[in-house]
Order: sequence, then C-alpha cells, then structure tokens
Amino acid sequence: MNPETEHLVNPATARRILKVAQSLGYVANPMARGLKTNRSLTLGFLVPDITNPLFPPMIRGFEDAVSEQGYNAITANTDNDPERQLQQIRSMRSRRIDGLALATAVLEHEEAAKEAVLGLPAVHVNRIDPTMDISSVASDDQSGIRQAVALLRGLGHRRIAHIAGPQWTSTGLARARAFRHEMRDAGLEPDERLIAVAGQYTIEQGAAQTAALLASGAEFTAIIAANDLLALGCYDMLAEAGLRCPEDVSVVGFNDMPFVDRVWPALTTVHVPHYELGAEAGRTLLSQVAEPTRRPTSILLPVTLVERASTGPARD
Amino acid sequence: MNPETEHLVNPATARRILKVAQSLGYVANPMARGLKTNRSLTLGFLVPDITNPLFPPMIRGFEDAVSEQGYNAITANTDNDPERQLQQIRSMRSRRIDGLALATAVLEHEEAAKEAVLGLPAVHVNRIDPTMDISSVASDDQSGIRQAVALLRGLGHRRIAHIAGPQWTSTGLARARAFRHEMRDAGLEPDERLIAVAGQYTIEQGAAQTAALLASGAEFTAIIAANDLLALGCYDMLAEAGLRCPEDVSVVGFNDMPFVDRVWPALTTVHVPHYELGAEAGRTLLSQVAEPTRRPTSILLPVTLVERASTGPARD
DNA sequence: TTGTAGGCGTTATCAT
DNA sequence: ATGATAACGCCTACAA
Repeated sequence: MNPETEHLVNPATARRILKVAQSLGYVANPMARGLKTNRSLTLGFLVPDITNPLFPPMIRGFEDAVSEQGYNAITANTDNDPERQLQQIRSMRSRRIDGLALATAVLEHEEAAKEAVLGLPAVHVNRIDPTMDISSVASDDQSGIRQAVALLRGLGHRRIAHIAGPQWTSTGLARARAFRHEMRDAGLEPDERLIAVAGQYTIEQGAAQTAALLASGAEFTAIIAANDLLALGCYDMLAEAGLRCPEDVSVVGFNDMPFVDRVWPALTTVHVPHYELGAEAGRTLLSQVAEPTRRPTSILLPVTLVERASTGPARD
Repeated sequence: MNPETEHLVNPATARRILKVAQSLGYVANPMARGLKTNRSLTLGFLVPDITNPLFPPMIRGFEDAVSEQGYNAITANTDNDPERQLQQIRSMRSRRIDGLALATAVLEHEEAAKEAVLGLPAVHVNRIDPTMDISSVASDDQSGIRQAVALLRGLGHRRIAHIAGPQWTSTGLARARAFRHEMRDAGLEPDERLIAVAGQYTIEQGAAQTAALLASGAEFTAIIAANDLLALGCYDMLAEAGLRCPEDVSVVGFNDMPFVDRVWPALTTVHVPHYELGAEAGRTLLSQVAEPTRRPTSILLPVTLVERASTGPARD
C-alpha cells in the first residue's frame, strides 16, 4: 500500500489489496506510522501573531503549497517573545515535525533559536538570514524603497523622511538601509534628522515618530514609512498638527495590508505578495526536507508600488 | 511521570525519577503516547478561510484557551466547500483529534457534516445549531440588530433598509430574522422592498444590493448591513449614486472588523468579541472532551454597538 | 510501593 | 513475489 514500494509487488495483488482496503474503509493511522518512521508529514509555521493581517495570507500560501505534496501545516504564535519561540520550537520538535518555517522577525537571541532548530529542515520567511545558514524567502525590500523614492522624486519631493521599523527586525533594518542607499542613488542626500526609528510596528509608534520628525525642525514634504501601520500613525499625527495629506505631506506605506485602499486618504504603498511568500517558503522547505544536505537558498520576491491618494506633488 | 497517577507512588521516588528524566532531557513522544491512548491532546478548528479577518482572533482565542489545558490546536480551511469540509474532517479524525470546533457557516449539506463528526466532541462557533445536537458559541445577533435599530430610531430614522447576509449562512439568517422582529418591536413596520439579500459577504455584493435597494424605488434614510464588508459596499454604491453618508443615508455594519474605524466615514458597527468567541468555544469543547456524555450547551456572547461617523440624524 | 510484560498500528527486515 | 516478525515509545494491567 506504499506507492514508493509498490513496484516490487505483483500489480494484480496490489490492485486487489488496495480495493479491499478501500472497501473496508481503511485509513492509515498517522501516529503508528509516525512512531515507526519518525516522520509526521507535518510542517510547522511560526508567526509572531496570527492576528496581524500580514500573516494569514502567508500561512494560507504555505498550507496550500505543502498540502499539494500531502503535508500538513501547523501554526504557532510567539508574540515576538524569544522564550516563547523556544518553547514552540521544542514543542513542535517533540511532535516530530519534518520541517519548520519561521516568519518571526526577531534578530536578537538568534543563536538560541538556531540551536533549537539544529538538524531540522528550516526556512525563514519575510526575512533574510545574513549568515545564510538557513534558506530564506523574502520580499525585495530594496526594490520597494527604490520605487517609493522614485515616485516621490518624480512628484518633485526632495526632502523625504523615513520612519524606520524596529531595528531588531529584519525588515526594519533592510528598509532603513535601503532608504539611505536609494536616496543617495536618486541624488538626494538623506538627512539623518529625517530618519526616525519606531520601537514597534504600530499605529501609535507611527504617530509618535511623526511627532518626533515634526519636532526636529528639519523640513520635509514626504514620509516613507517602513510599514502600513506606521503610515496610518503618520496620518493621525499630521492631522493633529493641522497638516493635510497629500497636499502638505505625502505618505507612502509598505505591505499593502487589507483595507489600506479604503482608509482616508487611500494609502500609496508597496504591495508585498504575502500569499506567494508563504507558498514559496513551503516549496523551499519541502525541497529541503527531500534533500536535507542541499545548501541554503535565498529567494527575493518582486514587489510593486501601488499609487493611491496619499501621495501628490511636493508643495514647495 | 503521570501527574494523575503520581499519588500512588512514593513521593521521594517520584521526585527522583522526575529529576533524572529532566537531566536526561527526556520528552515524551506524543505519537507513541497517542498510539497507545488513542488520544492526541490536539483539537481541530475548521474555518472557511483564515484570510478572512474575522477568524484569526477566534483562532487565537481558541488556541490560548485550550493551550492552558495542555491541548494543541490545528486549523484547516474549507473555503465554504462542503466537499472540502468533509475531507478536512476526515483528515483530522484520522489524526485522532480529541475534539473539533466548526466556524464554518454553511447550513447546506448539514447531515453529511454531522455524520462525519458523529461521536467526536464538537462545538459550533459563530453560529447556532437549530437542532441543538451540537454545542454552540455565538454572538447575540438579535441584540446587535436591536441596538442598531434603536440607535437609528433615536436619530429619527423610520425607513430603514437591511442588506441581509447569505441565507445559507447562520448569521445571515439570524440577523435578517432579528431585523424584521426588532423593527416591529420598535414600532416600524419593516418594508420587504427594503430588505435585499446578498449572495456573499463581500464588498461587491454590498454595492450590488445597495443598487437594488436604490432601484426598488422605496425610500430609505438608513441601511443596516449584515456585516462590515456589505457596509463598505454600501459606501461605494451610495457615493456612485451621489448620496452622502451619513448626511443622506446612515450606514451600520456588523462585526467591527479591524480598520473599519479608519475607513471614511468611520463605520458605525456592532462589535463582536471574536477572540472571546474562540476562547469560549475552546472551553466548551474541552468540557465536552472531559465529559462526552454532557448534553450540548448554547452560549450567546453579548455584543455592543460602536457609534462612529457613518450614522447621523435622519434627513427628512 | 515497585517492577514487568504485552500491545497500540505501522514499517522494515528477513525468510520463504 | 509473498508472508512472518520484530521494533518504534508509551501506557496499563497485573505480579511481586
């Protein structure tokens, strides 16, 4: 009844057995199978919080991709807590998952996590591993920032601010780096006073850092936020300061979360293909499972800027 | 090493064994345990689509609640396809889940699903089972509609329309029924021409049914939509028809999805405690697992209307 | 109070 | 090409 060994049995017998099994309603017991083989046909997917709208599409993509190969996916939340993350990894290992996808972005306590994952096929999602010990699937953050800068540049903006994501986050780091690089590339020397670093990817932090920008005294006509929540925070603080968007200040987000096309004004943002990120991670992980010695790969998925109503010509 | 039988062993020995096990890094193998006990300490959660923002909080609540008792949760998507739902149930049963929560709202093909779940502790979430064969945890839809009607009534609205959800859906049915009932209760005879039934819970259907309402020729100054997506569709069609919200037509949604407080105008809607729904479902399911003979219970969680900017005084 | 043997449903190995 | 058997790691009944 094992397709892989069916060739060494009489085809007629095989057919007969299969038919009888079916008529009996026989279904293999995954626990018994797993106990014997030490494999579970199950893959883990670790996210900070399933409640964050970024992750459901990734999870769905992952599940759809791996279920095609007969694998199941189980998800767990870490709340960005390194201790919880370790627990979850241990719990999943004890359940004999065959591989693990990590969409948790915490750069600190890296060593502990890496050690916990040792020997298990693994892939990072939505983040890259600088040391390249582990495969990764991420969006092309630099290209996204480049497109954002190009759009604003084309609209006449020269003094562009950046609200960076938390620097303990892979995306926060990458997008801030890309911002400095792409500004220079566009012939706009980045002003360090116009880079504010958020402590969390939240609306509140977006507002707080916009306030900081405003307070710095340095002039700007546009903000590139490291993600959509930060951008929504910009909206709040700009309104509070009596500034209109986009007439006074243009705002660009990152991720293209659900419904940011319906906030006011509709948010111009970099669309990230979250579903595809998850699906690609699933495929990568499966090839890793099939061939554990294969060396890590690093995939960058293309992103595209979606121009909506939060960007307009520079005021000056 | 089993806490439940620890009392019939010498405390000193127990401590000794536990210590040694710990020092050896011993972790029980769930598969071996499950093979022997025919239990998995795992519960299933079936949703139409994890990508729908209603479900992540429910899932999270469920997970948090059951993990407190040492249970794991696994989720699967059905895409509202009865066939897929059966597959998923069978797959989960083969994996020996100890109980199943169903947040899938399809009323058709009920018998097949019920049969597939036979003998397995189960609970319906966000829907009620009229036959009461299965426990359920849902929001108090009738109270939500009552609050919506009361608010509009207080604002002077008398001709109130309803965009009902799909009638193959538990919530669509319940809210439409509640609408008729509560209108009468408020002394406002419901006009059947002012009840449009959406085929899906989508923005597009919300727009289409608003168009139907407008085309019916019957006058109205407010719309109660059966969920937030339908309400957003109202926005679109009203704008297209040159009608302002709330000046010309007030709109009330249902669910209080993430970010509907930031669309324009901010949506007045009935807040449903999705996290609590999931958590309560988890607790209900666990008690069902502990005591399989217990008869089904039906829990209704209270909802509260959140008044925002999409409702205002009646124009007339 | 402690020790031991048997079996849960598979798969893999070995003998036929 | 087919059939028999041991072992995976745990729990439980029973013996000591």
